[in-house]
Amino acid sequence: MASSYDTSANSFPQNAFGFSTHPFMTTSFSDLLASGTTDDDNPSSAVNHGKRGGGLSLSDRIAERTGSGVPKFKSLPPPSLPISPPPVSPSSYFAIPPGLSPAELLDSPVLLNASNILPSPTTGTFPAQAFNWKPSSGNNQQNVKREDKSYTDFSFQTFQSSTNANQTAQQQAWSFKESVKEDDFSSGKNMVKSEYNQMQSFSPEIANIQNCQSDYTNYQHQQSQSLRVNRKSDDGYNWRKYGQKQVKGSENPRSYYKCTYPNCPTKKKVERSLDGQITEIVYKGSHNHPKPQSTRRSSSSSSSSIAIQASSAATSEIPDHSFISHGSGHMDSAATPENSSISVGDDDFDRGSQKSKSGGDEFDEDEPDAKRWRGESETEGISAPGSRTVREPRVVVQTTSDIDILDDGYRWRKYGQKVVKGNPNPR
DNA sequence: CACCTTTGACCAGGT
DNA sequence: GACCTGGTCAAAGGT
Repeated sequence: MASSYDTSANSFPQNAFGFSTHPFMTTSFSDLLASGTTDDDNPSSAVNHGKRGGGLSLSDRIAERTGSGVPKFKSLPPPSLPISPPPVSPSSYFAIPPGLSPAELLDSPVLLNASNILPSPTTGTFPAQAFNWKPSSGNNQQNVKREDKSYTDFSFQTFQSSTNANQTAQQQAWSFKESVKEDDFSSGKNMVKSEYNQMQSFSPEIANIQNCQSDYTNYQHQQSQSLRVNRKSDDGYNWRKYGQKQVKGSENPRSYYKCTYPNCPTKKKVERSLDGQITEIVYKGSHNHPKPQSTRRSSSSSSSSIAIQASSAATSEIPDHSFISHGSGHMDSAATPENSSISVGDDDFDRGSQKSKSGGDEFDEDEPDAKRWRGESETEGISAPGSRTVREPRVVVQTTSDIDILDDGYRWRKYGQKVVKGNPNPR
């Protein structure tokens, strides 16, 4: 496992971890996010796209529309996440690098509108926390106001955001955990570490981290112990597997789960590699009930996180979104090229209140589109055989909205139209 | 006994 | 309209 992820072996010469390691980082985060429709599966190419024709980035467009710099990301993460927060989070080892602009990240569709005070579906971080959590980053918090975009810094930030999530973000936390629970934690551990090491090789700021390396090792050990005890943990909800399929184009079997809570429409798909590692998780819908307080799966969840999750779920301000987590290690969600697809619900930002009215019950069962969850993840490229190397996790917001998302910075090709039974509107 | 997983069949959307 | 594919169902078996 770890060997397949050898950072020195360049099966992905430029970007085994998305663009976090890309030596030629010349684009802004927003631009990267906006650039990735056609090449979502190709981190390198996504990176290389760079700015498109000098147009506004997605985040810029969002800012224009919403009147704020922060997209109104109405989606919620899967309301529950298996959190076994390490006494020492890996995120605490990393300082926000100088030159990192929080506004840049907040502009990203992967982060929530601060007004929602909801964890990002991708990073799981609360906006305020995402950049202020770090006690040792005081200097950096000042520095982040600079708009000086060091792309080395940016690439570092990519990694950092993922590690933040392990600390504060439920979504990210569960993804991280999900990714490693089936296997030995060593897989995830190694991945985090390998990426960490890789970062060291090019990011000057990483030097600050080195002082914490021993603590980091402790963290890994603690994480390992935690996961051994809580192997079954996932997001704290109870799931029942109702199907498994072999999906074409991927050798990984896909499992289908339903939340066992009565009338809860939430489902998830989990795709695992042959070695048991989770390569993709897709949530469909969201829970219309609080997270079970005491389940065998969430024994180590942090109580504070549970409270947040439960309230989030209970308020039903939950759009019909799903989340995809890719990869099998930690969440590197905020900045991977693949994550650009998160912005799929651009228009939804403006419709958040609308959809919220229908509550969490407005789910796939009632939607003709629900039959397929697809569209959210053209991920064969990632999980395809031969690319089995552990990749950076991916979180994608899936929307089942029928609205056209044409002004989201992506290009869409209509490939068919059909009248669907039970739906007066042609699809 | 309750709950979960497995697995082949079935259904419906997409091409 | 046939075929392919993904998603779901449900019986059987396991824990």
